Amino acid sequence: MGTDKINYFDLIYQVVREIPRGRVTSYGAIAHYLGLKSGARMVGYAMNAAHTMTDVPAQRVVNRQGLLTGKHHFETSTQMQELLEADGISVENDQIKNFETVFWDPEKELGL
DNA sequence: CCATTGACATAGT
DNA sequence: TACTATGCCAATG
Repeated sequence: MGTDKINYFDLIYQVVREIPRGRVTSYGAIAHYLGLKSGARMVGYAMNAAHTMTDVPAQRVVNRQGLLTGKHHFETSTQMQELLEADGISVENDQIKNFETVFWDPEKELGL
């Protein structure tokens, strides 16, 4: 199969698509779930390429602090926050409120 | 082909 | 507590 181009990116996209509405996850959580020893850098980089993907809610993926570090990569600087608020997530000063409450752990929700 | 950068995370100082 | 250094893979120039 010459199409074994499945990189970490596709795996990351599939996990991000599974994030339920009103929840968020972190780069490290996805990386750890996929077993990416590469750290969380791959996840963040995959999100950068996810711009062409409409099925990848990258706004639901934030850093370990629950901070919208990637808001700058959206159409507008507020697009990310607007999308999160539309999902029912409260955001203030680029920081997700009750981050631990809305946090979605793939290992726990999808089952390890 | 080599060097630099990037939406992170952890450990060490 | 804050800052620095390192790891990791892929994309870009």
